[in-house]
Amino acid sequence: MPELPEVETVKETLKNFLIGQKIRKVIAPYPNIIKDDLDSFKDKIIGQQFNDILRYGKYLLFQLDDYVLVSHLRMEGKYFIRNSLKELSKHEHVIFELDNGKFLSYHDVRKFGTMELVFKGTEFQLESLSKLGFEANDENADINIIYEKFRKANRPVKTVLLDQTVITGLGNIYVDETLFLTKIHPQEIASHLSFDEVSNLIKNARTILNKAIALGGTTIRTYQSSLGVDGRFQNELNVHTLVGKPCPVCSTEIIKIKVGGRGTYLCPNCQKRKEL
DNA sequence: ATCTATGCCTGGTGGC
DNA sequence: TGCCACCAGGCATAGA
Repeated sequence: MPELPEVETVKETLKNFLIGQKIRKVIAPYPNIIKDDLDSFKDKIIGQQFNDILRYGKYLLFQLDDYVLVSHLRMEGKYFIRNSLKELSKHEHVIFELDNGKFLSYHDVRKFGTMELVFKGTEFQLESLSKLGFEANDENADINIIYEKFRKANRPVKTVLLDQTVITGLGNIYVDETLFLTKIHPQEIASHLSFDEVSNLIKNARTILNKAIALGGTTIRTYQSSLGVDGRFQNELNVHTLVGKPCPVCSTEIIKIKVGGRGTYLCPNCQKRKEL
């Protein structure tokens, strides 16, 4: 599933193909991906040019002339560039025809992804974007503000790390890896953590995310960042998906549990809950 | 105000 | 082999 490093990779890859291109036409075999009314979406976006692509958390922000296209890939969303419309897959739901005759195609097996077109400058008024916390890899993030949110949360630390209003960009994979590196049990109650522990969590998250970005993201399950390019961070995973394998630190078998309804991998020896 | 449960979706898997 | 229940999960929303 695309998290911050994967979305960053998609952004950088797409920039090479899209900047300077205008949208000639929109084809939407499954228009429910688009939140707006399809006809007005088309009216507004046709003729607009891709000027830049930004990322905020796991959101892609396609900068057009008068609008911003806000896109979230959710679980399995991918963008492809195609040269023709031959042999469209049944999972390609929104296709933009470009000036150069090529196509930007949005592919999403689960149809969870979303697209929304808003006037330039109003994108941060969207409910979804306005509530996001600091970027999970932002070295200038105010740790005091983040710690304050942990201190008030009577929820498992994993749930808080996944809460995009606390910090944004982490998903299930990188949260498991961050907790492992910090030697904290995912079910530990967030408010029980010290300032230093929260500080270490944020520092480790940043380290992991930046390494993952450098390696082009993580490819697990069916996820590829875009254009069929695989990331390489999956080779760096310590616990996520590795149930039954030895912990790279102490060789204890990695276990899988559920936290907040999410599959969670950890080393039961390295990541112990605090004594009460 | 906080937190949890549910719905959105489909492909893959395991049981029979 | 085929059928079916079940699981994966980010986020919005409803409900406790």
